[in-house]
Amino acid sequence: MKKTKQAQSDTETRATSEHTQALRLWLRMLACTNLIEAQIRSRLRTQFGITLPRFDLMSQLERSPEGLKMGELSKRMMVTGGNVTGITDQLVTEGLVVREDNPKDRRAYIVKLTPEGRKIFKKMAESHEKWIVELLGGMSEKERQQFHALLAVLKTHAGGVRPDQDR
Amino acid sequence: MKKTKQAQSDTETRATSEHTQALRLWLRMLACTNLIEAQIRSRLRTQFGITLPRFDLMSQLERSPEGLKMGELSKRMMVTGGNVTGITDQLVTEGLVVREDNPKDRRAYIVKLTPEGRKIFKKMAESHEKWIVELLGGMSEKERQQFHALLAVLKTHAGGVRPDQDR
DNA sequence: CCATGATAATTTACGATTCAAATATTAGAG
DNA sequence: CTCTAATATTTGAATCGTAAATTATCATGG
Repeated sequence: MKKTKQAQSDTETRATSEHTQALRLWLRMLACTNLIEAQIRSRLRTQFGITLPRFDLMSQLERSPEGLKMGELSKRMMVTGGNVTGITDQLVTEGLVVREDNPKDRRAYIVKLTPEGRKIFKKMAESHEKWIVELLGGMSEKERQQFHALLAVLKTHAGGVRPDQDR
Repeated sequence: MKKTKQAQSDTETRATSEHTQALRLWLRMLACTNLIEAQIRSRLRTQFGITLPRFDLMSQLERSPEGLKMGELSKRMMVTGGNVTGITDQLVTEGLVVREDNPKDRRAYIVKLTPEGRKIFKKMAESHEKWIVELLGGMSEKERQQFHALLAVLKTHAGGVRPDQDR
């Protein structure tokens, strides 16, 4: 694929170094994400007594004031339907969201934020955004733009790789 | 903090756009990581019948042939001690790792790969590395280097942010 | 109308994860 | 030596997450 001048760098060696480079890159990316995510989880818990998945679900609903079906939440949150059922149950118990019957299709509910849920979410979202700005604050504007562009490349490619099956 | 020439871009507006930029960046990063991680989990499960956490634990042990204490595993894997206990239990049941008594400190164990565990791990690691190369293959060599450097900046900063406590 | 297949959500069983509390051992001050 | 504090691990309860099976409803061809 690529030309190389060094005598040592035959296909074999190059492949290996490419491999460890990609692997290290992935491990670093994973570490960064986990680091930030752990901070967010911890702060949501100590300051608002909420978990990240519940916050995420509310966040989806806030963007869709007309409400969402369980299956739509599942797709958007990239988790299974069973999981959404559980998280929704708890938010309903806490009075932050409601399941409304859907007259068009009695198999499906419409899940919506309650007024209380919307009010509380707005407060949390404000803090959440500050935390993100703080945690990503080590990068300059330009670096963040570069980063965003690189992630777009990654997302497009990785998202296109077929699920499994192949060896 | 930064000067701006546009009349519209007062502090308020700029702050807001910086905020949503950082937020979008974070959401994209999270989505990418989850996408790749889900692929790896799925493939480890279908092709080797193992979970990602178990693979990770074995991976740590493979890098430390002399074995590791539970607490060291916990630190390196960035998970709680209780979690390590559970994952180790299962790997012990499967005969892939052993808990050895530590004569120096009877509170602590030394966890090691068994010969069988090491053999199996090597096979899995080989495939794992291929998958990573495949999934990150959308980026050029240069892009991967840039990405790695940007992650270093992020890791340093985010790792330095104090845990919680502050408003 | 009705049989069949697709779709929406839930349930069940299990693994992973966290936090907080409990247990066991070590280390150090007096 | 003994009390106390620190360290290493485990346990238990709660949440999150997946996959597979189940239930209820819809939609369509005959």
